[in-house]
Amino acid sequence: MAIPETNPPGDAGAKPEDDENNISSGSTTFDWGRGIPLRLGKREETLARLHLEFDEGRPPCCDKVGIKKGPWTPEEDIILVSYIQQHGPGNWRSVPPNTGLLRCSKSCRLRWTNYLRPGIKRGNFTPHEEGMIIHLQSLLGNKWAAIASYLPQRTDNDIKNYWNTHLKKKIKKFQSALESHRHMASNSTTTTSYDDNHHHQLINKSYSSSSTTDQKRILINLTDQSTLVNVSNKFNQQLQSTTSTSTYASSTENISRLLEGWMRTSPKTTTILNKSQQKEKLKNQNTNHFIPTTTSTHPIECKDQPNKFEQQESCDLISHEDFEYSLLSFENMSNIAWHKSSTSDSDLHGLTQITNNTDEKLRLLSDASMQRLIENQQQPFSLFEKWLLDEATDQQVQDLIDLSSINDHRFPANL
DNA sequence: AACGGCAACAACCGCCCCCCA
DNA sequence: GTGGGGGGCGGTTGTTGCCGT
Repeated sequence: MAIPETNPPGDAGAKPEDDENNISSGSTTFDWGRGIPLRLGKREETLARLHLEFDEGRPPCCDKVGIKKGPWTPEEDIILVSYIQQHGPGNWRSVPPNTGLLRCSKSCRLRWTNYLRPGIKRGNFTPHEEGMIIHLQSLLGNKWAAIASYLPQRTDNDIKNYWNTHLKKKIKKFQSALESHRHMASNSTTTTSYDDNHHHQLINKSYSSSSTTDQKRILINLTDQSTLVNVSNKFNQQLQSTTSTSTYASSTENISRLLEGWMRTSPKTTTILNKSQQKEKLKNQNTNHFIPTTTSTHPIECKDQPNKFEQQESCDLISHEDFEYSLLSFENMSNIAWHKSSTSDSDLHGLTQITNNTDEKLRLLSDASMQRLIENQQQPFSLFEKWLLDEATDQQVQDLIDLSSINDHRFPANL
């Protein structure tokens, strides 16, 4: 059970397991495993009363005076979830005064978005997810929300933290090891430093600095960088196998489970749309029962009955099948992205003929990525890019995938 | 057992953009 | 056209637990 993550660190005594999945909240018993209380208990009433007292001459919501900070308590979570269950997410400014929570509206929104909303997967990242993050980060940079849109069950905050605490170090170690290896192989090799913000820029840099005299050296660098980038092949393969074997079982067992049946994250809307696209999509989907969101990190409410989330067939919690569909969509969108582009199949054929070396492919990859970022923002990889990525050897790909298994034996910290 | 360093992560802060009046 | 408010996003901080000494 992942509920403990909703508890503040060090608040072990409040863990639901300690009370057989039940947390007593005033007169309302909170069943962490099955349901959610809709009535406010004594504690909530007290909070509301306190808030009313505080409300006299109350400064703006996010004014620091009187605003509680720090970890959220289970009781606060209950209040927030109960309120959102009744009124739906959004209009966050009205949440604190209406619930009695002594939190600023932004804090409420973040708590909901990052931890309480349904469909959030928590816990360890799979190698597949790691691969996706590494690759997407290489293409998008630190656009965590955009990256999160490709991982429907992960939040941008989660991905960001995981990147900062795990992946960045792993990649740094990996690159250090590569550089060390290269240094041993050739003393004349120029090293490049890893820029966690845009290692795709290194590709551009390497390319732009390419000259006939430096071609060999640059090719070495590009090959190393391609190792980072070429993870896409591997995770695309994994993606295929994942979708066919239904192994992507959600471990979402946090408080959002309690809201099962009233919300969903449409896998069909995981592609980030620009504002005009969103509007258009809203128009088109007005006949449907839910509103698409800009990113998967944001909840979708039933449009026809915004205040009644439960037992909505069309608004149920994202299912495993939905998520698998989203992964399939990832592949499909790749095709769409390609076909949408102005480049035709014949163009691809022509490119295939003119680009048979790695650095040229990577240059095109970089160009294609940047072009797509400019034009399409967060479109997934096109077939073109996947083709470009095909250059890496299996060993290179495997090396990168094995980043997750890097340990200190292989890459001592003092490298 | 006590202490210090470090890792992990939840949450906050501040900037920015978009929408609407 | 413009200013204010709401909300989104990325960077950073604070807290806690773990681990080694």
